[in-house]
Amino acid sequence: MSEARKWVTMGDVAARAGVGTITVSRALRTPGKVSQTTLAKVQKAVAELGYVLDETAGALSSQRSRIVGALVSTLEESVFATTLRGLSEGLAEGGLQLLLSATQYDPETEAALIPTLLGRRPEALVLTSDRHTPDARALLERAALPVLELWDLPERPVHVAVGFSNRAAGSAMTRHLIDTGRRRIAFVGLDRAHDSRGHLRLEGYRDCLRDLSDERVLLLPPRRGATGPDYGAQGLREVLRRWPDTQALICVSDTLAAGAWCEAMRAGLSVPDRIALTGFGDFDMAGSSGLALTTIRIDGAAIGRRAAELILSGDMERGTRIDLGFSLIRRASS
Amino acid sequence: MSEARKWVTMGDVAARAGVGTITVSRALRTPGKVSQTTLAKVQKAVAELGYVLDETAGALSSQRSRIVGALVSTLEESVFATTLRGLSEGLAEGGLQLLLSATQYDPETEAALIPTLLGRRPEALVLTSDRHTPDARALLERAALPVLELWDLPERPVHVAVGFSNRAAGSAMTRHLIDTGRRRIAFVGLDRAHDSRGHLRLEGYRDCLRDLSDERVLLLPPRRGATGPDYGAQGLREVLRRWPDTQALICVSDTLAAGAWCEAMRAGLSVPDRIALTGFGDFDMAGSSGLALTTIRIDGAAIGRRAAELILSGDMERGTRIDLGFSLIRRASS
DNA sequence: TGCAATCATGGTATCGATACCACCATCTGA
DNA sequence: TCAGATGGTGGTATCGATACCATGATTGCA
Repeated sequence: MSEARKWVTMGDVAARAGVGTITVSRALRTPGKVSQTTLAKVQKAVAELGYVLDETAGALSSQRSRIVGALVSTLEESVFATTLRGLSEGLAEGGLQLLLSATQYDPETEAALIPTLLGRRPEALVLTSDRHTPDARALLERAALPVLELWDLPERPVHVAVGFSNRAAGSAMTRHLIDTGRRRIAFVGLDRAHDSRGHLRLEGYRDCLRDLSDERVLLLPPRRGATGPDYGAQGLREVLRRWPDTQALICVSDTLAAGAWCEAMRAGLSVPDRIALTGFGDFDMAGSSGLALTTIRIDGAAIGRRAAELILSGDMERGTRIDLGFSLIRRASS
Repeated sequence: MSEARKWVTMGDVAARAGVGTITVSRALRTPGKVSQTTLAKVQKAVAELGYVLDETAGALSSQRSRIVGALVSTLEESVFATTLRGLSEGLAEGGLQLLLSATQYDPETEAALIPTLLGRRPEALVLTSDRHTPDARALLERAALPVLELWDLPERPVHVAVGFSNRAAGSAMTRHLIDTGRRRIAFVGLDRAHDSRGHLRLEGYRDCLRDLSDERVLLLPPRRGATGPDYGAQGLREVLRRWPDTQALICVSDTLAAGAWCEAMRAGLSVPDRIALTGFGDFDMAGSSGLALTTIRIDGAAIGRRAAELILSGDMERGTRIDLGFSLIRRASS
């Protein structure tokens, strides 16, 4: 691979087509502005040379990078993947590309990645991470681009937020269990310092339980190499050990709920008669062909598409928070 | 958001620090090449102005974009996510960023996306998609960059391939079932025209079964909105209807196997006594806290890291195929 | 002490495209 | 017939950084 071939330039194409470089540029960017005959000549030369327009140079001279930076918490949970699909498809219609990085749920990593994204002079920055260090926040506020925070509705967004209320979702689930006659309801989550979303769902649970019943909250310390189902299984065991008469278990995510569900099967506990289980996210396995899990569904693709629309229209009032809501899907597990 | 703030330039920083622009460039790129005092002055000015180096301009003048393009089949299956993490972490050490697009398993989409990636003049292109149109292949072969194909070992790679043999994996799983006494073994997959991987696993199954037993292959037509578990559940039902005495079912992926597993539970069929189930991918739910599924594990992160190493070292012989293998994880489902 | 080597720094050309302005040919309408 | 509008095309400056070469200051060693 060391044969250092060179990239063809617009000048090469222009020479071959017998026109000026600017005409080549127009033929490729705004084909309507050149005559049919020149357009054909240019296209022929482009095809023969295998030319691909150099966006790097284009970005510099036009001062438009046609790039949108995205910083997600992780790629390994499917929740963000649908958002990215919606976002990326929406942006593609406007000729924008996604430059992607993952923070692994660490605000320090996020703070380190933001400058690397800004270095590409993106036209907007999309974040699905929920917490920023003071430095990062300052950098975002000074930067000359729109910042969109997704999957959450922070009190004080940097610019614009598109998401839903995790707290309301936590309440809605708790309310559902109360409405179906449960009173001794536990909550299991992870004790991750920077996972504000899980904590917000917990707050929702607390809001709803107030005065009705006692709290049964279990926050598990993260362990290296452990997966969602591991925590879920462990969570169910510990909850039933500490509060044996628990009737329902709200899990902070579907993967935890799935682990709890499997653990219940193994222990011979009937779901939902002995214990009801709920999750969050409506992942594939939660469907009726799978575990039939009661859960909260977020339309991740819609969040992404909405963000793309906002970016393309440029219509962003500072401080806007767009609530796309959620839906509670009741299935056999409750 | 319409307050059109301007980006700070290196010239602004240089003026503020009282040095030349080139010195600012050196202070940021190769801090060892400037004196302590100027370095401090520059860093102070950078901090005060909130300057972020413009990589767009840098790419043009240095003829190094510091970008690697990646084209994955989908972001919505966790298998590629770990590869992307390994790749992105590895590249970050060399100061390279990932520009990502998803083909949605469609070679036409891939062909359309390749030029948009090449437009950024990436230093390498990574593909996890397995099939290219003739046009796309021609473009890749002419382009002046290394092309890495991941997750597979094509007969004739464009340049370099890093992956494993899906065919061998299909054989290994079939062999495992035979070795544990099963003879009437079925295979269920999806009838997706462009999913060469699934077909390769099926070939492996056929290789191994030859002469020993009859083939029981079910390829389900894709339906809009259907999920892996849906196909798995349907697959188990149809297989048992057509071949009631089937002893083991090899599913083309874990999500299918999970659906089959749940369907077996619902139908009261004991796994593995009445029917053994196997998957592919070792996703979270396959672990012992979850479904305890016998499956094939691929070290996706290792594939990504290896690709990153190759890119950073530049040490790529044309035609190289690197086989990172797989491991068969036996769990309770077989 | 003197000369070469090294270090720190700056000036200027350059990367490959696009913006802006200028130009020419053709067309329109009085 | 000619002024003015229009459509198609090209020349040149420019975007913001880095490469290359040149310069002056400092150091090392005989």
